Amino acid sequence: MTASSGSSSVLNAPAVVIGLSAVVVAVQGHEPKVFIVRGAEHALAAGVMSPNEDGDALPFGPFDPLQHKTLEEGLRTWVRDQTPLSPGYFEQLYTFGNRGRYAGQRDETKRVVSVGYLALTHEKGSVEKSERVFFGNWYDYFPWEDWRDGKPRILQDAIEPGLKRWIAAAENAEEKEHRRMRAQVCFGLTDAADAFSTWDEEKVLERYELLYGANLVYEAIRDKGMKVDYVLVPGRSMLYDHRRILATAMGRLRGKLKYRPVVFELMPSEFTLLNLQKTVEAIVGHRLHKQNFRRLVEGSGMVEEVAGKKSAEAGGRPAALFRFRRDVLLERPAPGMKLSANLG
Amino acid sequence: MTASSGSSSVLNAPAVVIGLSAVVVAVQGHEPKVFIVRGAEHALAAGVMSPNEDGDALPFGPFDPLQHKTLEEGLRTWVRDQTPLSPGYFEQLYTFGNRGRYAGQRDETKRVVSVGYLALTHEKGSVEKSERVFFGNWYDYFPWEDWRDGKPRILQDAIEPGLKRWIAAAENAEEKEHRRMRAQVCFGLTDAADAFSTWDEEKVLERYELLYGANLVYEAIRDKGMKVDYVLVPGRSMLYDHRRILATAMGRLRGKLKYRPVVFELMPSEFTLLNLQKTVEAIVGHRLHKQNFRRLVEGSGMVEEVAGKKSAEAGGRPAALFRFRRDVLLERPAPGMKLSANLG
DNA sequence: TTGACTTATGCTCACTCTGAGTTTAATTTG
DNA sequence: CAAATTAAACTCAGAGTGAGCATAAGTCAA
Repeated sequence: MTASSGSSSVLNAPAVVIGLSAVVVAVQGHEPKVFIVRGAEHALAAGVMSPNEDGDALPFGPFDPLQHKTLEEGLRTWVRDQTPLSPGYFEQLYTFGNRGRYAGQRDETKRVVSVGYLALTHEKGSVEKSERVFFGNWYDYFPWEDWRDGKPRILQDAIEPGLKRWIAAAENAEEKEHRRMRAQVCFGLTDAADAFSTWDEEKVLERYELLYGANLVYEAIRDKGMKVDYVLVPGRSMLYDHRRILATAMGRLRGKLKYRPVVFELMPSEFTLLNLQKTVEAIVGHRLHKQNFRRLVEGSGMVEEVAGKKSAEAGGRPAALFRFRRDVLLERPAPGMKLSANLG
Repeated sequence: MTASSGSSSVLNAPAVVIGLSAVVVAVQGHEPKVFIVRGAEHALAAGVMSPNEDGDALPFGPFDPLQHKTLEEGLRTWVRDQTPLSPGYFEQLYTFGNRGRYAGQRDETKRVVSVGYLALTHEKGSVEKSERVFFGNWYDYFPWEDWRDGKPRILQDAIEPGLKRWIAAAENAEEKEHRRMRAQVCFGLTDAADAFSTWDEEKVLERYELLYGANLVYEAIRDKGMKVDYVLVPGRSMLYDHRRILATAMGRLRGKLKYRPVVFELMPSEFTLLNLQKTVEAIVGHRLHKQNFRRLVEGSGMVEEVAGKKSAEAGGRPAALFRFRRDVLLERPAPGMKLSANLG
């Protein structure tokens, strides 16, 4: 322990700008959607982007300590300004402060630290047709995360070869072993067969960061000023570090679903159990066993049946309608839904 | 949705200072400890505290965007400077930006946003005797969180009456109901009997925030500039928002323990199963069933037995020594330990 | 040396939870 | 009406969990 460095005090410390970004999630038509703000106009207004840049971004804006009493209050302001939504659920995700990962920034002397938030809504937003703001499918940005129709092709076709190239390119044996291990943990990539052994659906961020580190996603090329002749993995990129924040949100939501009743924030007030199941499947990215899901949900006391029936859905026996019992929060310490994979 | 407010751009936004604080946890003698830096000297060096203030603080310092490539790098620097430890595990907890909760700050124009980190170590630190820096028992700051010897007296004696006063003092029926509900969710406080029904050991932060909101902890009185003739709940206070950060750390660690093998960061390389159990108990704050704990740990594949035996512990049959199998991280997606309460 | 005491470790047992179905019911569509 | 489709009730075996008993292997004091 050295003496406390009296030299750099809080007050002398170079100031920092805090960027607040929101991953606003909704599930529409059994697909997980995230609210996207596209185009230079928005980013220029915020004064962050150079005029010729363009791309997808999350709703975001700077934290203004004079206006905003808390970070969340600031974030809510930006969401209100930039979306037609008023999400009922907000949760802070993570604070990123990496140098060089906020590309497009004009003034490099002011470092931008970004605080990511997750917001959930069941609103449509009625902005389907706009080019500038819309709900985008989050699997457009992370195609390898959607296992609902089995293992995504992109894994064999692009990711696995890309990672193997990256592993082979390690400078020494130690580094090579380290890369191999990371690829195994994140993507279940094994040496032996060309099979993926395990897949932890919550490791969305870890996987993205690995691809970033291996220069397999556009942002890595962009941030490091490399040429774009690299072979990239398919999947839309985003401005700044927004895809990383989206990855964080996906992982967090997938995890939280299992021990807190957050899915209901994504549901209308009344819903069928199949609806609920499809919503959960959209989020976690794999299919579930229908009968067991039903048993789990009904047995958890999280929902109650409502008298009427529903048929509009599709051909078949009409399903009962359910609603979320808000008072479970009082009864049980940690209501949620334990899920188990049922791939294929 | 209004038009993007072009008026406030990222670059025009008032700058903010980021404070990095570390909750460095160790378990010593079956007690959970947190590294404390006490005294004005330290805080004055950082330029945050007025000269006549004093108290317990976490190791902390400002984030310097010129020196530090990432937030975590900055934090590690401060931990290295202010403690004799080098923790093997770091995890970001939360970013707090509330106005008025960073008391002692001289210059109110520069808002301090604090990013809290959790760090785990098994080092003693050999600073036992110092008055200025030491490991403090975290239950000194949160006496109501230690249920290892049954329900803490402080709940009946101070907290329950305090909360009831707070509920009764609500201005209208709606607010009263809201307060009642929060007290029930956080402390299991029920209307009917004077019994606590449920206790979610992970809700450490929620409980602290409730006590803060009810003006039952010193920091609330301090931050709001109130008189100290309030009846406060026992428990040491901390400088700035550090007790809140500690609460966040406790809750997070208690949760993480159950699904990630983080306990082992707190253990020496070789340990007995009882040692491991006592460490877990210290963290989660309640006792566990010995035989079942052993079955769980041995069956999880997280540990392997080492040849030698150990006896120094106490009178009784010597226990086998175990060590953590680092490679479980490769085999299983989410190794951890599911725990169940066994109070009394 | 023995008996009391202490801690470790092995094992049982009932009960719940979970994964994976089968069967029957209630509709729509061709 | 038959075929297709979705809902919903029920079964069953195996794994996991909570609780406790029994035995093993030491220490300590008389």
